[in-house]
Amino acid sequence: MAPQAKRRARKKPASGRSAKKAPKKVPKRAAGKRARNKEQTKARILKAALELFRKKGFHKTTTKEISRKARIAEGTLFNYFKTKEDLALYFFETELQNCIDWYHRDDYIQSAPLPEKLFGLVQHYLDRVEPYEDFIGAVYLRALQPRSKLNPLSLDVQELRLRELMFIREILEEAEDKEEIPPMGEFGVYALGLGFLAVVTYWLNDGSAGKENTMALLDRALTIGTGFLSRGGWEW
Amino acid sequence: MAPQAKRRARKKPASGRSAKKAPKKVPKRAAGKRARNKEQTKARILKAALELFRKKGFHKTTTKEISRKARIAEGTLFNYFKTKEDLALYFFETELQNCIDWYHRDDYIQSAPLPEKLFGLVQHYLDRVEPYEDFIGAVYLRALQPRSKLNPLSLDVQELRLRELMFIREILEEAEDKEEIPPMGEFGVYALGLGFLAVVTYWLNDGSAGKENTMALLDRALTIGTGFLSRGGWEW
DNA sequence: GTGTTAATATGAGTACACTCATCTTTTGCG
DNA sequence: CGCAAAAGATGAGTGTACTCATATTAACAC
Repeated sequence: MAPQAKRRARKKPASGRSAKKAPKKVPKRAAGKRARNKEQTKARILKAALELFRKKGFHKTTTKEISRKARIAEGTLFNYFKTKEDLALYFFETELQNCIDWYHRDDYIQSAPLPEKLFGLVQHYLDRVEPYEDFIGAVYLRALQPRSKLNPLSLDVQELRLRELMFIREILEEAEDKEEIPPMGEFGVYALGLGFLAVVTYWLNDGSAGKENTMALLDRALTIGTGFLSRGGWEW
Repeated sequence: MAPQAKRRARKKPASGRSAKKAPKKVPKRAAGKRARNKEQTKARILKAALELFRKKGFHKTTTKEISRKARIAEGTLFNYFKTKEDLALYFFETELQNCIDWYHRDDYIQSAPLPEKLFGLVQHYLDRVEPYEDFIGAVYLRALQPRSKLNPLSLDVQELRLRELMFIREILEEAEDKEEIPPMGEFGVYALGLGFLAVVTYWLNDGSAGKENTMALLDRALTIGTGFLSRGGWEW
């Protein structure tokens, strides 16, 4: 059924790569030219992708365009990112890490009561992620479905989701230690993660100015939720 | 940029369609041969698709295969379903409707208290939807993301979601009338719909025998939830 | 420098969802 | 019946994410 793959004769690029940089004749320079190039290329890809995603949206942007803009061959893109989706996911990976770092650096937020803490975190996250609003739905929500196919290459939705859950667990454990909430174990992590996702989906569909509806909902949900827990709703 | 579409000369199918059925020479038979054929074709497509999806999964099944198995041309499939995704969605559409009908036909469940009612409904739904477990994640969860592109052809995730929400609203209004819960308005519909989605995602990832973990979670969540509402947790 | 090897880049090729100009069948009308 | 128009079916063609055999280059040994 599948026709045998034919291989074409390599044409010969001649003046192949139009310009790597410049014919810099400094052959044995500083260690790790490879690593440097790689970094630069990855950065170029991300820059190109972000610009195009912002301008035309995720689906309307082709990998060909990204490659062209990043000045690499089409195939090279897939040496850096397994799929187009993974490329998009990279931004959320970055922003989540930023969010975690922000939390760890800010003493005030760390010592705030749980509702304020969560409100602050979500607000910070949504602020940072807002530029990607157009394509967040296309990739991020897949975290919900199980993915049986193993992922030989780095990044993956599941991995991102896992990192997020570990951070949530950290937050919850702190609150449990301070006896703000009863111990809820893994269920608490799952529930809070899902609640967070609910906020994001609401935010995505929120057409109100400045997404104020989302913030109101969040405030309301946190008030209800913590009130519920402190009144012992958990131990039924 | 876009190259002009070139049209090839039609070859001529000669003994074109191998066999429509048999050369039945009953030209002016019962009214609506068109309609009958259409129905049959649609049924054949659905049958073929379901078998293939079950055997090989959603992503590994090609539209070409489905067409071949349904004995239609590739293009014809898209006269019946806008996208491959919509084709898969059709099964959920059917099952949701079945679930709604089941509810309306069963007097016992209609008069049961809210938690039992919800438990029964979810159980019924999951039972019916279980054959599609493999590909439910691939299509159903998209209901969460906003879809700006209008849908000129029938079925769509949003439409399915809407139907679901209207049913939820019906359930909630009944409970409000019976004063089982305080009036929650649109927020209640949204929250319950999200809760339902949470159960489905949990169910998808549930590896326990007979998905018993999901049923336990559901029971627990319903107990907590209704207890919360009846204790007046809602009016904060 | 030259030679060797491992890492990386390349782009023609592939697979597959989906389109559309054209062909075929049904329907309705006389 | 015969004919015209509408509905529907058809499959070559298209766009695009992704693959993979081959080419190029960095790194290291001498």
